[in-house]
Amino acid sequence: MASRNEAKQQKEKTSQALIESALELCAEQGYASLSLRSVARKAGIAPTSFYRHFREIDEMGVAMVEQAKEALDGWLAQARKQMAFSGLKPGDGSQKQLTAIECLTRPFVKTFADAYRQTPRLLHLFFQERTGSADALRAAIGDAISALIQDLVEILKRPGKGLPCSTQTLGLLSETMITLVSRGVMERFSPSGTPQETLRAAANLIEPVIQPLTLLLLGALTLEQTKQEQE
Amino acid sequence: MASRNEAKQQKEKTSQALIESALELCAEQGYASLSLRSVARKAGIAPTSFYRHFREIDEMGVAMVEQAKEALDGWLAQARKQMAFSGLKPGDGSQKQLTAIECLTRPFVKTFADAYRQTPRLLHLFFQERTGSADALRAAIGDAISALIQDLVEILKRPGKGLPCSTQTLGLLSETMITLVSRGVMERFSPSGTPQETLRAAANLIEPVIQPLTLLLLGALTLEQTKQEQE
DNA sequence: TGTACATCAGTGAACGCGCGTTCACTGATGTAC
DNA sequence: TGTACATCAGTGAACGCGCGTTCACTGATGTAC
Repeated sequence: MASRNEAKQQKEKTSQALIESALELCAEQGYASLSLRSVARKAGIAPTSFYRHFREIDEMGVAMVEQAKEALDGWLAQARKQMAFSGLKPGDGSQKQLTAIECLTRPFVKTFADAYRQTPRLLHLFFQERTGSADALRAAIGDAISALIQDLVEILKRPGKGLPCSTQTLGLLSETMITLVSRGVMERFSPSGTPQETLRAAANLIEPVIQPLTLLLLGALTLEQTKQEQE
Repeated sequence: MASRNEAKQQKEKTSQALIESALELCAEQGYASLSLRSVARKAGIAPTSFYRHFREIDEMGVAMVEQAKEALDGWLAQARKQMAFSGLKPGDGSQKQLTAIECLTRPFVKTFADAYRQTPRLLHLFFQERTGSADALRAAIGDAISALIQDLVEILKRPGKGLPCSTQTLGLLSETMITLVSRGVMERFSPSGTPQETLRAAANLIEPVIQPLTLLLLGALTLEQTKQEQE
């Protein structure tokens, strides 16, 4: 029975080797150029052995998307712990608003950069294929992003820590916030990036992504105040 | 001599047929899956004839990017005519600010939707391959986007019609505005879209894209006021 | 404890196919004189 | 006007290659009795 488990673990190890080989090849040539044979070759197994793990290349692709989803869930779990918008009294100056906004945006972007540092190629694949040509992947990614946006809405809704905006506005904000952080990653991804280049890319991502997020949230707050004035 | 020109026109026609065939195939399977033979086949010429027009597939790709660039230049030329931020007096209510912002965002997004309606597949290719794996394309697209952002900064700088923000902020705004409109396109693109589906997609793009742009610009104005208060 | 059978990750040979590229050729058109 | 030559878009045969997939096989491990 113990050996049975060992066998299963061995299989899992090979599957993961296939996925990691595929990630390397994706970074170089893109997902659409993956071939079953090249992935197997890089993983050190015979082409035919690929079929012991996945029925076709896109099944592996979907498995990769699932791993990306896990990484992103971990990201939001971390972000949730750190993001907190300390409420404002009406009449608080704009400077106070900016400080309060930064307590949301900075942890949000910082923890995202942490996640990117850990699995850069996985996240690049995830966002690149969001609008790619592989139907199965696009569908899986679309579902995952919808879930992420919903999770982010819940974070921004938390009483005492969230933003004083309508649910509808929070949905718009969440979607745009995800768009802007993912854009930050795509812009800086280097296909041949060494680990230390990736570290630098992740660090360099933070401030430039915080800036548009700040304007976005400041705009949302200003709009909310306008609504209240009208009432 | 007349016939000489006719011959050149004929060649140009075939080149364009290759590009249009390639655009169809791109929409279905993505740029990375293009093959010289499939493009030639769809255009109705022999595979070897492809070489009379382009040295390799990526040279055609770069030509496609150049056409996309022309379409986008046309877009900003139109947008420039219509965008105008009617200046605000200090103390003007937020509602007036929103109205003024809309005079920038609506023409900006509306003319973009017009451009998308005319060449949806070209623009989808342009933004998809912005972070794709073909080096030559990524480089050409990167240059084109930098130029677009600069053009947009100039539009937003125009005295009497632009935004009262620092050049640095205008750069950030321009970049983010391009990111958000392109995201709108990528989200709604349908590979197999009939012409009328494309019309609907272009129309459906306008309001949802205006919303985040509004928050962004409102945030920028609010920030600018904060700076002035501090002086 | 020993023996017969089942499971299953990994293998290597073989297949037919579409690919990029080369080559020498055709035939229409333009140019020189 | 006529004749010889140049240009060049388009062609079809041929090449070697990597691909996805099938098949029957191996050998290690687990299970039944």
